[in-house]
Amino acid sequence: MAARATGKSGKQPTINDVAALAGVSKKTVSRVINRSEFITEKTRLAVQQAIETLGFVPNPQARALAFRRNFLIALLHDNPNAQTVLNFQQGVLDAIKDSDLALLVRPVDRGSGAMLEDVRIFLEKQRPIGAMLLPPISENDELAALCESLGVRYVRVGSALLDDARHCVSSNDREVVAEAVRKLIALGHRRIGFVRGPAGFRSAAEREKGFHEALEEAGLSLADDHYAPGNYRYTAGVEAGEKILSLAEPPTAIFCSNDEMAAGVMSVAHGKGMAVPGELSIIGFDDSPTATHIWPTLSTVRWPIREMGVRAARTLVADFLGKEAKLAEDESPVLPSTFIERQSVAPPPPR
Amino acid sequence: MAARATGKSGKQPTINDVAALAGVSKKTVSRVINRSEFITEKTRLAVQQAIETLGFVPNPQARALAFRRNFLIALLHDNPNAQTVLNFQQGVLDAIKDSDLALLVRPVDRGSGAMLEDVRIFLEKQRPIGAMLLPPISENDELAALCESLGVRYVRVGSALLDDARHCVSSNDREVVAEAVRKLIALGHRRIGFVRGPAGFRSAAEREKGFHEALEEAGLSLADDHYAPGNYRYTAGVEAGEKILSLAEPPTAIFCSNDEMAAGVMSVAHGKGMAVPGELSIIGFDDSPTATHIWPTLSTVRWPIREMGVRAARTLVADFLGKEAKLAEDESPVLPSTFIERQSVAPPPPR
DNA sequence: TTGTATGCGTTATCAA
DNA sequence: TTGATAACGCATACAA
Repeated sequence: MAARATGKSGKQPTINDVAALAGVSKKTVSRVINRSEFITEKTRLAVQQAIETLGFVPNPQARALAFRRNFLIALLHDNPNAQTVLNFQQGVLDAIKDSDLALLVRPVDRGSGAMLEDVRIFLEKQRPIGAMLLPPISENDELAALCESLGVRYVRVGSALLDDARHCVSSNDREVVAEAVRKLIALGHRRIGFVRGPAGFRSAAEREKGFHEALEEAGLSLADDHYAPGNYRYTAGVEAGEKILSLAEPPTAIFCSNDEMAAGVMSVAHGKGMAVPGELSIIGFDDSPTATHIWPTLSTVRWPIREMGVRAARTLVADFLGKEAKLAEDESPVLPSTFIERQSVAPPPPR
Repeated sequence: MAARATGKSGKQPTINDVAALAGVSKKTVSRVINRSEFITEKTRLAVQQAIETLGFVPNPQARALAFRRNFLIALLHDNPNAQTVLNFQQGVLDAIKDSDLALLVRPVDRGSGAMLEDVRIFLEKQRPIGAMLLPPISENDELAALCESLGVRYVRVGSALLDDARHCVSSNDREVVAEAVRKLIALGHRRIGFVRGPAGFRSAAEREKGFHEALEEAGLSLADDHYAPGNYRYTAGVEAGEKILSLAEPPTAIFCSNDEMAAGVMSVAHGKGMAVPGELSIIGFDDSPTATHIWPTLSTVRWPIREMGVRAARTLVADFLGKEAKLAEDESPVLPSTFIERQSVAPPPPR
């Protein structure tokens, strides 16, 4: 570890120390730090040199005060799925690792009427350069408008494009669900059940669309009693399973709009002595840890959530830094999900 | 929403606006904000009044610069368990909700040789008032020393007391594991297997101690081939299950040092056609979502992780604010875990 | 108990 | 292209 030279006393060196050592004004040092264009290569090098030898690191608090903006990006979420949030965080941190940005995490309560006001106060106080909105709150247009009005850049993460490309990172839920259901059909399944996500969630709607899309292509349709509503929680899966699997002629496969509900359906199947996948195939969505922890392991859709975190952060940073870190023109804001086959899917039993 | 009166122009009101309106100096306003003692109730009220009507919120960046300290608390972790981290975060946020603190999240890589240096740079830049260390990095004494030397308060979270009470929040893994194993013994189990956590983790050692404690009390001992090492991951549970359950005379119960490994053991049991809990009882640890998503549901130990988050944050805040927010004398830094009985435990099969 | 002058470390303004 | 000086919004030392 390089011995960090001290400025005057034993404190951290400041911009003044650098200026003195380099024989320039502190504004010039500031220009170097902020990559100003109007500076000769020679003075830049001299300043860089001084910065190096002093081990100078700009004080973020002072910069924040002067810039009227904190070098932070905020993650706003109200997500029931811990793994999703944490994977996303991980991606964000990958992306900002070498910048001088830090991550501020803020869970919000979409149930509370004060949510918007809470977020406003949070953003006004912390003044991050940008905010990332995870689903389901990413679907809230007022929230996006709030960020806009406060001068906080934002990126909305979702299951489909929710906004213009500059403000979006999304997956392609509809397409990949359709693909998964086509696989079931190709295996010979004709009676396929569906457990929906919560009303008002765009992801739930997208997955449902994909499901019907595949069915219709094959000239099939969803029987009323093969459908169950849900809320992305295990218990909803249990209720759905109890409803659908108690039928005289239950479906031979069920698509569940997330893994937790799929686990619920599977528990009911086990409880009823139905073999999975022998008598019942099950597909989930998320590729959460649950998908591999249950038995048999669950076929599901992997959401590229970590990559989405990287992309969201890069979008924010690109927007902030301007041309320097611009995303390539051809980088689509849609990151594809992939269907993952595991043990819970097999051909339907012979009649 | 109350119309927020503006100070001079359309900007946010500053301490100057408040001082002008209240007819006092800005230093007096500052005293009110920082709860100085030397102030008359009358002026305090006048200032409070002015703050209210202006909707004044102190600018955290300016405070940070003047205080040489950011009003943030940092969460440092390198935890494989997303749910744990997020629950802890939730607790922390509960605790700081009404303060003007915000949460900074920083995953670190304990595998990297640069971890300490990374953390140092992070803390020097962000200057949080305190840091919370989650296991396993909470067990790193150098990290604690680093915080100390940088003047950053810290709290270490663990499975047992790792430091003096001021710097600790812990559970009582040893005791509660012993309790759980005693239940197995009381049910009649005599051959009980054990799947250990990773070497070098204090939690793994504590749980192991508790396991042996209960066995010894009952005059039992752990057979060599009923033991398997592990690393807290599902795959380790699978390996352990394959080893232990392939024995001619396998144990009738297995204690796994966390839920993921328990899920792995359970999968193997299912695969071998062993009934759980009919032929094999299984106990896990963590009460993660997995515990209730698998079938049958898993008896496990609930770690009061969210409460630990609350406590950790309160400890930091108390330390920061001094007497005002002091923790009660009798608040122990040990928050008890509890054993939760679900479906995966039953008496052993008759011989 | 209150106010004045000054500092915190950086960026912005505008003239040179 | 550079530099002197004034913000940025608040806290501290010291005086009143």
